[in-house]
Amino acid sequence: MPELPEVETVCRGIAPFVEGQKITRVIVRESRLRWPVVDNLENKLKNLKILQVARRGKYIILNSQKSALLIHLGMSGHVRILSKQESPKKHDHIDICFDNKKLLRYHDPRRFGAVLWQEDNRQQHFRLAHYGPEPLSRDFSVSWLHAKARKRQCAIKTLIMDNKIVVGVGNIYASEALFRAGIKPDSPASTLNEIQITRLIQSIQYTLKLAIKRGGTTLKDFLDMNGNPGYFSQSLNVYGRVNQPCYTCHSKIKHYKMQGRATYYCPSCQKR
DNA sequence: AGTGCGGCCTGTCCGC
DNA sequence: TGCGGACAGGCCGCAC
Repeated sequence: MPELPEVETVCRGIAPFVEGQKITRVIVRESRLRWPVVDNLENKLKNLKILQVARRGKYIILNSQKSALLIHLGMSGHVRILSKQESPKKHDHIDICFDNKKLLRYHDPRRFGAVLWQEDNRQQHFRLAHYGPEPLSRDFSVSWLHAKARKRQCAIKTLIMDNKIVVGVGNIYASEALFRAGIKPDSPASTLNEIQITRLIQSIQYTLKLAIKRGGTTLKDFLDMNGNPGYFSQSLNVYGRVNQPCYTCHSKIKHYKMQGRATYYCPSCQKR
């Protein structure tokens, strides 16, 4: 399940192979993704040169001079760079071929992901219009988060997973960051004081940066573009560790469902 | 406007 | 061994 660190890992991995390359061919085998792939994607992309690979939240953005292609990996998606034409396997939905003979292959069994065409990249895609700050940017500040949190009654975990508040914090890293900050996942957002908000921001940033350094988290199906797993799963403190001892205090890690999402926490390290 | 929940998907796992 | 059902969860879109 790719979250921001996984997507960042993928962006860094594919950039050397696609930046500066011209698209020669596009094959769409399955256009029924989260949103239908735009008609005639091949004609739109053909002969475009990819100038830059960027990321916004969990979207990979391939920018050409005037337009952009946005790729979201959903839950189960990945992209890989292939050197030669390998026969496509099940769920290999889209190929983008470049003039350096490399091929970017989009694979997504659950089809929760998306490939979006943006004609004019001077403004952001409408799907990103409501996006809040990047968690690793200065815009994700104590004053921003505190101002948002004090008006909201929802659980703090729900708040930090809201893309309008901050992008790219998914279920795994939300649990991990709250553990690190010593904050209970179900604390009402409005009850957090400035010290806790500060600690939470630091924890989110620390957790995401460490995960990027480790090449992302591999639980079931995340592989980087070389097909290698990430190693952050070895650094998880609470996620998936139900009934196992907390590394800090040895209490049993607990979990429950919060709005349909598995939520893990340490009952003694996360008091308020 | 905030909140909560259903739906989209398929692979995997569990119990019968 | 087969089969149904639960689960995984990002994110939208709807209802209240």
